[in-house]
Amino acid sequence: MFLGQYRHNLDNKGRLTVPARYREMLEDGAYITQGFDRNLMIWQSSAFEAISQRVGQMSITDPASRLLRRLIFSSGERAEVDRAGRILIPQFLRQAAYLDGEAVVVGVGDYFEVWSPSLWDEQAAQLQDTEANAQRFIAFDLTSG
Amino acid sequence: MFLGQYRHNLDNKGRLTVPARYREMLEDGAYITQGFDRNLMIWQSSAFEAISQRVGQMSITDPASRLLRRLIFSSGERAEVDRAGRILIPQFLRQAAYLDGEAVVVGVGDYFEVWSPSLWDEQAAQLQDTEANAQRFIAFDLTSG
DNA sequence: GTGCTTGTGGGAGAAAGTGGGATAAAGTGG
DNA sequence: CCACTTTATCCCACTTTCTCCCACAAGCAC
Repeated sequence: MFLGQYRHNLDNKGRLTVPARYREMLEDGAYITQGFDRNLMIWQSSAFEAISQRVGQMSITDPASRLLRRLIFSSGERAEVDRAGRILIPQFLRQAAYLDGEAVVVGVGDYFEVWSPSLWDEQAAQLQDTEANAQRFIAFDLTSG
Repeated sequence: MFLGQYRHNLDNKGRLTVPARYREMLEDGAYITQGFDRNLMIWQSSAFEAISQRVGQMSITDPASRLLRRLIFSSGERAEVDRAGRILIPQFLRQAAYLDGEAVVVGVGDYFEVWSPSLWDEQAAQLQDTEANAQRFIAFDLTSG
């Protein structure tokens, strides 16, 4: 499970150091996709392949499923962790998430996210807003049982 | 699996460089067809043969399926990857997808698409619409579990 | 301090993308 | 059937980008 947050540099070749605690889970390689909030999502192979299989089974004659295909696959890239524990993030994905120089790495369970520091700060501010959160989460039925 | 996006030149002979990561999958040759969105679709031989078989089984008495047949087969071309990793795109297909000078190559899983840059930009803008994406995902219930 | 892990940077060689010339094949008209 | 034009194929060469590898600094444990 991916937990915690880290602030790492992105060097000028576009490489991001994966937190040491995450590396074991990426031994079989990883997939990078664009996230929904101007960020990136990084998946272990098995998790991404499960999603891609479901999308791949959709009919190509349906316009909506063609869009979904493009959303998932065109923003996706396979990546391997190099000997120094880094993954290379392609330029088009760096652009999509406004990454330059440094990045915030955030564990969110099944996958982890990569944010530009300024966009993450906005996000973090939202998370600190106790009042608003109380309202947002009210609908979720969250028990430990 | 075809992933990611690339911007490549189309030289004045109509040749398109296939992204290096895709080449291995096209070793047995490829099929090019006109897409459904003013683009081109490029298939691995085995995938196209599966599609063509399914289209071939459709009733010839149904007008819509006759149209689909014509679209798939009349626009279909077989292509081989040359030693420099390129495929030749016939002129009528270049026209059909408004290709001239440069092209955007987009991986969508089982096949990849070729777009004119301006039409792809429109498409990409749609894909960046966070609100709409949330709706699309809800409709398909695409959780990783 | 010493030894290890983690995060970071850069250089050399290999591969990718691009362009063009020469030869072969296909289509057109007399 | 032959000449001619056009299109396609093959091959080589160049430039840029990427990938692999090594090296170093900082932090932590012992």
